[in-house]
Amino acid sequence: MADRYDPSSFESKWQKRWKDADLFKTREEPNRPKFYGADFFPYPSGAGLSVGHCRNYVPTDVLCRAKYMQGFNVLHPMGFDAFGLPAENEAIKQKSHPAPMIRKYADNYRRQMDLVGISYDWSRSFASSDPDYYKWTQWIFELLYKKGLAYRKMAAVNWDPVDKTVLADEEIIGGRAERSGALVEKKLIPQWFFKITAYAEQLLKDLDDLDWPEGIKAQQRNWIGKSEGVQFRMEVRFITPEDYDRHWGRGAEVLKEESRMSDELEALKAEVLASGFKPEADPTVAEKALHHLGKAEDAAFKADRPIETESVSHAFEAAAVKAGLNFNDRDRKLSFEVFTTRVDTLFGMTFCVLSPEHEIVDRIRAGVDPDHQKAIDSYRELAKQKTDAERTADGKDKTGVFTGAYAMNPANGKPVPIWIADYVLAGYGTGAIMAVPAHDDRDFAFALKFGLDIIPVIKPDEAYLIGFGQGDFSYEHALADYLRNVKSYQPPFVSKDSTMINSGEYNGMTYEEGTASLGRWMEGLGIGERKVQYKLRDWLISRQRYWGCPIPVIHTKDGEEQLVPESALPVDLPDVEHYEPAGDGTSPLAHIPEFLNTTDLDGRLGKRETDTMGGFACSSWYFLRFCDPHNSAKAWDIEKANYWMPVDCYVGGAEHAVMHLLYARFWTKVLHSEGLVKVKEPFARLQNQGQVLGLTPYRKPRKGETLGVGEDGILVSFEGAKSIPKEELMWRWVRMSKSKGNVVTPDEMVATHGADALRVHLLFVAPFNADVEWDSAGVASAAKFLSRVFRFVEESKPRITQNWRDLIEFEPLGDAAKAVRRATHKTIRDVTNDIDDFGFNTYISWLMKYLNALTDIKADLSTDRGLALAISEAVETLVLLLAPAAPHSADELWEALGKTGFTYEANWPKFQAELAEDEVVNIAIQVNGKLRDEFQAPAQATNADLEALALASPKILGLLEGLAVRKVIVVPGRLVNIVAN
RNA sequence: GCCCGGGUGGUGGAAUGGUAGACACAGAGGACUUAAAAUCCUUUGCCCUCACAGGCGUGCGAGUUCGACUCUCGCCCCGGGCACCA
Repeated sequence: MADRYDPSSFESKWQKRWKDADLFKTREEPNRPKFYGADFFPYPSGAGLSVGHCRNYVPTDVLCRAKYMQGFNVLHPMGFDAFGLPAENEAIKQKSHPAPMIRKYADNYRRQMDLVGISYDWSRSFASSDPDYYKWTQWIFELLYKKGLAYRKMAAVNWDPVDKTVLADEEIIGGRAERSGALVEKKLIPQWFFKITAYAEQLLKDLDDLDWPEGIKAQQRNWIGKSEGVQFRMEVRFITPEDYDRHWGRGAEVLKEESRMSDELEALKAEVLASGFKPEADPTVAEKALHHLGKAEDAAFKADRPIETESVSHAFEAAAVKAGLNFNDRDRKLSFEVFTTRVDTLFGMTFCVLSPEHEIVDRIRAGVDPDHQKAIDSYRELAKQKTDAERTADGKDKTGVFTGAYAMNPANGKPVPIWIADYVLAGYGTGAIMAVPAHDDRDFAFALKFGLDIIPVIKPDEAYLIGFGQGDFSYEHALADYLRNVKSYQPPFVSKDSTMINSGEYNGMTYEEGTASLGRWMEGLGIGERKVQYKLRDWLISRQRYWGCPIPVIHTKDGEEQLVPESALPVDLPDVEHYEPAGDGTSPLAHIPEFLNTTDLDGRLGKRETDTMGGFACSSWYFLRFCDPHNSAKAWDIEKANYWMPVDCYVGGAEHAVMHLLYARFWTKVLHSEGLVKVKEPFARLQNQGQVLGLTPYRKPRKGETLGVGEDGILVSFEGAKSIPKEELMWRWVRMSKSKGNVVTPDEMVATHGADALRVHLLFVAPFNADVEWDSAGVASAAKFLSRVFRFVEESKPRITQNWRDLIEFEPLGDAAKAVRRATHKTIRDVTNDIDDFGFNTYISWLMKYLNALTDIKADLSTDRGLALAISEAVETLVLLLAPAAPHSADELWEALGKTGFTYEANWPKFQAELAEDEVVNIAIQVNGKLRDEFQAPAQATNADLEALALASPKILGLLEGLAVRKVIVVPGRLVNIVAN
């Protein structure tokens, strides 16, 4: 064997032997625990793998190899996320068909993965575009459909004018399509959705138990966006601004309407009973109705406030509607609902806002004068023309118009003007808000711009108010300041550490008390209820594109939807020459008559659904297929899935924090509820690798040049950089990608330094989750380390005893031998822990340190038999501990040591705690916490011994002169701290 | 604005509240060599000093503690995510 690391002489040899021995074929042996390790399903790009991909695959490989050596059945699969936009776009550019192209790219990926020695079980591999696979994607679609979790509706969707398709919310960044960079437009077409919102609460709650990076969990929580609040009804009033000013304007007394209260109530009661309402028909509803009625009645008589009158009609109406009564439309007041998380600020509502798209706007429009109608029309027209991107691009500059109508604030019976403005989103909550400008930034900005009232109704606690009054601070001063300022320029006070003011009987309550009381009060009156809202929207899966999984639905003549029967699955994606997107919102499949025209279940002519599923559908269950990839009768065998699931360790980039990881969790939960898999969560543990950045040349922009998103220069080629003047050239660290021209491939690294050197470097260069600025010099230094291993093994070989294990217990060991065994077992312990903890950089450094210790031994091996045995153990241990990181080298060394088989099949070295224990330890002496001296002591020395030894140190005695020792702290095995003054 | 990460030598980075800088890279000096490469040895946080001994040091400022890179509070800076979500 060589005395240095010479990869070209053995790496491909071992790769061939592994393949011939079918070494990485998944074992399912009884008696072994299971370990499922997986990397994110990659899209095989034409650029091939970069060293950045390897930073994902190599560490997972280390973990899986170590787990196998440690006695696990290991499932370590790899497949290809082949369907989807990137593949289709690439194929269009190349004027080829995506299918053969993707096959070629996948083959190249596989070749590269083999080149760096990743231990995938290729017998389980597949691509999401294989009919054997997407048949079952369609099957799951049908399952979702049958459960009411897949549906089609007209929707204003995100339309990408470049890729000519609809995109999911998650695929849009700052109003632009993530992939094409085009400004996204709104378009109204029928679309397929998965009802992920039905699982919002579970998706949120189950995050707590996952061993995932906190950052990713936080992002998912944020995306799901749960907020708890109150939803309540506001009645519309058509009064003229003149009347409003007269009765409710600044300074005017609140109008009371108590006179009509009782009559109206009686009349309503009579009407409901006359229309055939029977309390016993539906006890729950009836009870509730009567409860509402009674409570409202009482409250109305007692409180002497107009609000109660309205509430009674609300309560009655709501109850009656719920009871299924035909309530006379004449009496139904025009009203809308708002959602708020700050019902404690209700008394501070000075206006309310509807989104321009709110359905009630038409009816409000009908009741106002022509001038206001015109204003409403032109504002809505404006809003319609604006894309989401433009709305956002306009930033915080608020726009809106007054509708001319008013709504009743249920708290004080005071009407407030109704505005429409696009800062209220149609898609969230009820699309309408109560506006409290004193305590909400957006309402505040809006009120300032349009001169609306600002009434503070909560005051900050004292801690917050300090900072207002400078000089002679007093609480009253500060509060006065705050109240003054909130009306002019100060940003509003929005904290929940507050006390209610200007709120009638609620004055003095905290946020919690006020929220609870007002919530109860509204529920009692039936005008509102406590409610939970989520930001999460349903998952849009339709794509008007060719290269995706067809949706297995037939539209009948009558406009009905039918599922394609399971026996007829898969609905094959037709093999055609032209598949470019049409650009008018229809799928290319709609222009292929042989595909489009079919017969429905009743034998009549029907048309196939022509949208395909977005790629994220395909990647939402592949980890289940890996458990049973060749099953032609079922998507998977339940027992097999239950054996392997969950994925014990899932590794990939943080860019999939919300999309893939949320969708896959959703599908798993649905499949769980169908009893198809026992786990509720697919990925028990998640790890995100850091990115690999390449040094990339840019130059300063010249006049008239526009910069790319997030860039501060114009990208130039490496060749071009040579001819650019130094002062114009800018070097930046940018994520490796084909388009940046900064990709370093594993191929070139393997060719120049070797696969194991590349692997070791990737592990060692930085913590697993940290970004790395790529420098190939590091690979050379990893190769140097491997050479030192080869040299050490080569030099030790003559002294090695094969059966050291049988002899070492009977051989008296000298200090040198004991030290070697100590190093060996400490290293076994630390390496094993670090691999489990994803501490791959320290894993390698322990091995380096271990090797340094072993090569430092000066003692004569030929005379010290115990040492020779300890070295025999050490050499073997070193090779085995190195094996997951540098498997080719390890097998080469293993063979050179006269061992048979592969290191992969050898047992992981066993840690023996008693051998790792130090006999002599270094003890530091501190005086008042400062290091002053140190000494050696036996490990078993008592605290009293250590204290005595420390106090006897001449240096310490000198330092303590003239001081009284107050206290001595002893940390066994570590230090003695003497407190003296 | 909000939510996550993170700030330690020239560089990448190590450190269960217990001797900061492990392990590397780069640098300096040396050995081997006709020479170079490769390899090996020594050295390397900063200041002061011939040296010994000191002093200062983990973004900044406080605090808790016998003792803080580590815990608490308040800031600053860098990276990422979300962003008019009521």
